[in-house]
This record gives sequence, structure tokens and C-alpha cells, in this order.
Amino acid sequence: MITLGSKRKELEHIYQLLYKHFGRRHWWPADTAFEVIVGAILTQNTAWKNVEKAINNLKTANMLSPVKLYSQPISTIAELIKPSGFYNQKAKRLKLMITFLVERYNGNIEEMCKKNTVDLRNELLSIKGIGKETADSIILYACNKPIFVVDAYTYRIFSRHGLIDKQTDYEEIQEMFMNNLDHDPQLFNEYHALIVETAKHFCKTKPLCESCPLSELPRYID
DNA sequence: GACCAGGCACATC
DNA sequence: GATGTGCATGGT
Repeated sequence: MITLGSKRKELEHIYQLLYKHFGRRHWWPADTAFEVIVGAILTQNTAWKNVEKAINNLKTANMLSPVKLYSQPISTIAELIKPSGFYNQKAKRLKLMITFLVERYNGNIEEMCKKNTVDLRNELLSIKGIGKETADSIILYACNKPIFVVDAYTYRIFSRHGLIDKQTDYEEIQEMFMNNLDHDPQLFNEYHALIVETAKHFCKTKPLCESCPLSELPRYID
């Protein structure tokens, strides 16, 4: 029987182990808040390597700003972000997000981030193409507000190791972290980044380690 | 040449 | 409410 107290300890312990092993991740990999938003949309079900190419295309074309992209047709955006895949769909989603940003917040991300987290999350979720993970990534990594980002890696790692079960939904997983950890944006930032790092090293190269205790995970990575 | 990747919306049962 | 499908490129 896992009590609340021990779950907190377990989550903290895992964090300490991963942090010791990987060190500070310096996430999200982006130069600006706007780049975070673009990356969050482009990385939907897509390897980050491909997103980098797409973002580089936008930078090279001098298009990586809300005002610049706002005035571009979807077809132009699609052409630039091609390497990230699903480019027609993502071009529409990007355009919708940017339209929201420009028309409601005058293209000012800081202004958008002044909204309280619950309202901001609902606003983002009302944009077609912005789902829970994308919204939470924007709130945490573009706004630096404390919300826990749950992604496929989080689900895979923590379900494989028995901390959540198969039918646990997004909000429940999010609550597990948020009910047991300080609401510190830097902590949530780092924890999610460490999960991604773990998955990249571990899930790929050592698929047979599914059954090893998560607390011992770093030992299996070397 | 399969198989997968830091989702999401929509259709169908 | 659960389950399935389209979207598309590039790396392993």
C-alpha cells in the first residue's frame, strides 16, 4: 500500500537520482518564448531532430516572430516547416495559435502569461490544434508558470514501472506530480526534461529493462 | 524497408 | 466513453 507520503518521497527520490545522473538539462531548447510555442506545436508526435530543421528554416527565412508569421499564408508556413512532418496540419495550427496571440494579446507573450494558469490553459485549449501537452508546455516553458507537462515518455516510463496504471489519464498523472511536489516552475521544468532525457537514453537502447525498478534506472543507462 | 517519433481532432461504434 | 484513423518527414 503506497501512502501519499511515500509517493512524494518516491517522486523526489527519482528526481534526485535522475538529476545526479544527467545534471541540469537547460530546457526548453529554444532561444525565445515564441520559439518555445512554435516548437511545442511542431514537435507533436514528431522527433525533435526534425523540429530543429523546421525551426532553422523559419529562422533563416527571418520568419520566427508572431508578426512576421501572422501575415504569411498557410502554404508558405507549410513549406518552411516541412521537415517536421504533418506540415499542412501544423501550419494551420501554428497560424491559429499566432492569430490568437496577435489578436488577443497584440503578439505580446508576456502579456498572455499574466493571465492566471487555469484561465490561460482554458484559452489555449480552445485553440484548435492545442491539446493538453502543448498547452502545458507553453504555460511551463514559455511562461515559466508551475504546471507539470505529461507526455508519452512520462506515461511510458511511469506506467512501465508501476507508479501509474494503463488507464490513468492525463490529468491524473499530472495531479500525481503536482500533488506531491512543490509548485516550483524550475522543479517542474527540470523534472520533465529529465524524463525526456531518460527516455531518449533508456527506452531506445535498453528496451528489455522495462521491468527494472525506476529508482535504479540510472544504473542501467551507463 | 519497416518502424517510430516530446499529439491532436474527428469519425465511428 | 472507448477505440481507430489521418496527418508526413526523417532517423535508426
